[in-house]
Amino acid sequence: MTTHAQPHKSDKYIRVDGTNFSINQISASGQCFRMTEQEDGSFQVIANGRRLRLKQEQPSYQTPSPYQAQSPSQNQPQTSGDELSTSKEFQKNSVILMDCSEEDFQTIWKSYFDLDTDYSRFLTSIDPDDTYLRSAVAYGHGIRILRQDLWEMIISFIISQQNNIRRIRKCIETICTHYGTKIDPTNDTDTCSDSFYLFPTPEQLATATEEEFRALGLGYRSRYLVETARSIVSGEVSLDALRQMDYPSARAELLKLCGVGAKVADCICLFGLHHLEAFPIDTHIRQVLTAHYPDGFPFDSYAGYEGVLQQYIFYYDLNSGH
DNA sequence: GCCCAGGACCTAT
DNA sequence: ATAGGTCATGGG
Repeated sequence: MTTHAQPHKSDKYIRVDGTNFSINQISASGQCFRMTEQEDGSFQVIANGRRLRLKQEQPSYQTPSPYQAQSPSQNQPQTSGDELSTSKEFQKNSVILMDCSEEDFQTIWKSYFDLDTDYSRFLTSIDPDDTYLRSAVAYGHGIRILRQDLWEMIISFIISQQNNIRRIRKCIETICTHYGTKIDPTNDTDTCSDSFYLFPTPEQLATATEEEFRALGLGYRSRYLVETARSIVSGEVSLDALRQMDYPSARAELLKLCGVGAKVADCICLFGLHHLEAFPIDTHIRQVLTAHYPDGFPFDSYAGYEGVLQQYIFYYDLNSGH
């Protein structure tokens, strides 16, 4: 029973314009943890109560053999050398293939991937004299801020603290398989219909004890998870209320949760509530700010989408080696 | 063995 | 208010 290896039938896929949209970059940008690259170079993401398979068609001159097994040097930038000119070519020619219906794309995934937002206006708004920011933005031009589930972001970024991305993914997958709903795809002629697990609901996660979490390797964050699940299930903090709040109110409300400090609250606001003005400052960002912006980062120049720039910077600092 | 990873909590001042 | 110590786990 082969689970992968065969190229998917192209008639199952819908085609989507990939302007300023790189699955590779989004997957490696540290904002989502359940988007994974497959052996054949395609990706899958589990979100919105289902699994989506997708892949990106590169311009033919860059990838001569599309189905050749690519070396899993996962964070290879699509642009080589200095980016500004080549990235434009890449944007124009890129197409995303998604294995969903046109209706699911319109009602679910279009919003999830934030395809209604024009990211070119972010890219072109950068101060020409800010060479660092220009390089960062050019390097990560395919990044978008996904519209992910609020509850999943709360738990994911509590786990993220003082942790590395590989282990964050592992921890999240562990709690999904232990507490989330198992989905067995009803076989629809696809060879890739292995089962998967949804992210656990607050009620599902609240059944766990701190000892169970510790036994699963979640470490000192186990208490935070128990306390936070309890706070949400009890209604002490309301997810629906959070969704109605503006950024300052939501941030203040999130700080009531155990294990949520300033940085994690900003990540939740940015990735779970799509408050693009949230600017999470972690160890990487802090180092960049002190090294490249000794007189302060020009927040006022980018009011309303500071968080988008933060994500370009984070990805650039994490993956470019600069 | 040490240091770091998308930090936050607890306690003492 | 703010500074320092502590917290699990895994990989380099």
